[in-house]
Amino acid sequence: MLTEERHQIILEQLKVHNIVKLHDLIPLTGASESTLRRDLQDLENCHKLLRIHGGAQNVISLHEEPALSQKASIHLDEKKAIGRVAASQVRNQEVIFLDSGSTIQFMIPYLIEHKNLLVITNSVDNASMLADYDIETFLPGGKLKSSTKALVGSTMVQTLETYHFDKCFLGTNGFSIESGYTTPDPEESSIKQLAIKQSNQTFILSDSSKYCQVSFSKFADLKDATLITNELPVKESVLLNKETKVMEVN
Amino acid sequence: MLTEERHQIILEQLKVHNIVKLHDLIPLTGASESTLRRDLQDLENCHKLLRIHGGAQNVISLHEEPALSQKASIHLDEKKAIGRVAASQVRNQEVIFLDSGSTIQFMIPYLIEHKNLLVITNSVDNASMLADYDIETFLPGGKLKSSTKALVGSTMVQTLETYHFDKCFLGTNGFSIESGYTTPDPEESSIKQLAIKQSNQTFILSDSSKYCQVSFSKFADLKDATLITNELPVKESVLLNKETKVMEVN
DNA sequence: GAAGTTTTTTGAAAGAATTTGAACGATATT
DNA sequence: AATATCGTTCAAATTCTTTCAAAAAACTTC
Repeated sequence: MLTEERHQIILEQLKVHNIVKLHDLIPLTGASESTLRRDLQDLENCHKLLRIHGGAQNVISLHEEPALSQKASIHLDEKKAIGRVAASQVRNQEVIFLDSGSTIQFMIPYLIEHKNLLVITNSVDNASMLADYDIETFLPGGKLKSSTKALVGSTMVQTLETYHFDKCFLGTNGFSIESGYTTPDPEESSIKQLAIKQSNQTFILSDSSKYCQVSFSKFADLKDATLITNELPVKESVLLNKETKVMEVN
Repeated sequence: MLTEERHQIILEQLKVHNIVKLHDLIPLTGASESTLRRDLQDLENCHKLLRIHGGAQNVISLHEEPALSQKASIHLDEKKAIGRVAASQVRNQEVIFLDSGSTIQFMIPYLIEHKNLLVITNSVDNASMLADYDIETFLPGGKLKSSTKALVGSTMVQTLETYHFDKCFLGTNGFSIESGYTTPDPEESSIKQLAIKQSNQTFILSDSSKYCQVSFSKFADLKDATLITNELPVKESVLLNKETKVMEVN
């Protein structure tokens, strides 16, 4: 059995069981304990799995989103800068859609500079913050998704279809040249797609850590939106620029 | 069984039951008492749960205290007691409407005991808390009122007209024999009226400090609802009882 | 193409580190 | 006071890392 074959078996087991014991791999591969330990180490080095005592664990499945609180605390300064630039794209009297997502939230403090704004959002957290800043806000109805505190579902879709936005601002869980913009939850994905359709202009906010990340459900091509992000690796930036509008934040 | 597997089982049980007894975990995992104690300790150290005597509990108490502003914290124990009694009126599988208002919020922690609940609320703050407790929640659309973070307006009215609730739980700014239940904002008042109309049963939660307070807009007569409150002055209580159902909380 | 050499991969062994279950006194609950 | 639960300690069992030599593969040289 080749090394590659064993690696494949291990990853396959992980896909199915989320956790795999080292001793269970011995009969499955016919290899010795030592060899399998080395395999696990190799796979951990390229972030394909996480070793735990007695075996290995999936690094994080595509469907599982990290909890909002953990996600929110990292990349704080970048997000503030991105939020400031995004807010600067808004004009007085406009109607804008704000997606759920921690990065979007950083726009809100900068929005008070604009007068007579009307904000539509599907995020309960955003709504609460918008109320604190006394910005006129409307929530379309929907089912509350507890993990992200976003509203989703058919009611939301039906409502959005009757609206039209000057601009919409969306978050993303990943973007890449091949796969475009992606997010784990198909339901949230279709809300994003609809928001884009109903908007004159689309902005997607993302810190550069999301680059080359691919999640389950694609909601837009790179060319469909203006990406607002902090600096990307130089050569990648060139590549991206052929496909889409990018605003880099310093 | 690996440590990580046990941890997953424990957290899964907590998601479902919100409380888990240590002894129930022994057959579920096949591990010894000692091992499970260590597991609970580990999980508590990374804030995944809260240990309690005999087992563990979901960690969510964070939101209970700080969400409330100055005046909200005065009658804290009363409100908790009122919330507990109100929640005890709910049955499994019911559809209930929760109003905005700080007293209502105290119901939410006690709602986790009920299974397959569907909660409709017009309060963004309630929604956020309900999501934390992983209770199925639906928000009708509406304009966000920044002072109370409640949703109001014609969209809300239209949506509510198509719903029907087993029970609704409302807050009030004042109640008296002559004027019934009153609140300052006519828009919120009409939402409350509609919620009552669409419900089989109406409960109004109020600490006794609201007695004899009269606000601008009346939304119900005393006889239209069951009042859940802490103890009233005795003679008043007698008077009230002729008009309406009162549940006193001690 | 064969024999020899180097490199890589493999399995086994030894000692270190971790995990586990049981015991026991301390603490909390009734 | 009686019962149940808790934290601590300790020895046994399991797993991990490191090391080393044998086997396999790749590469040289003739």
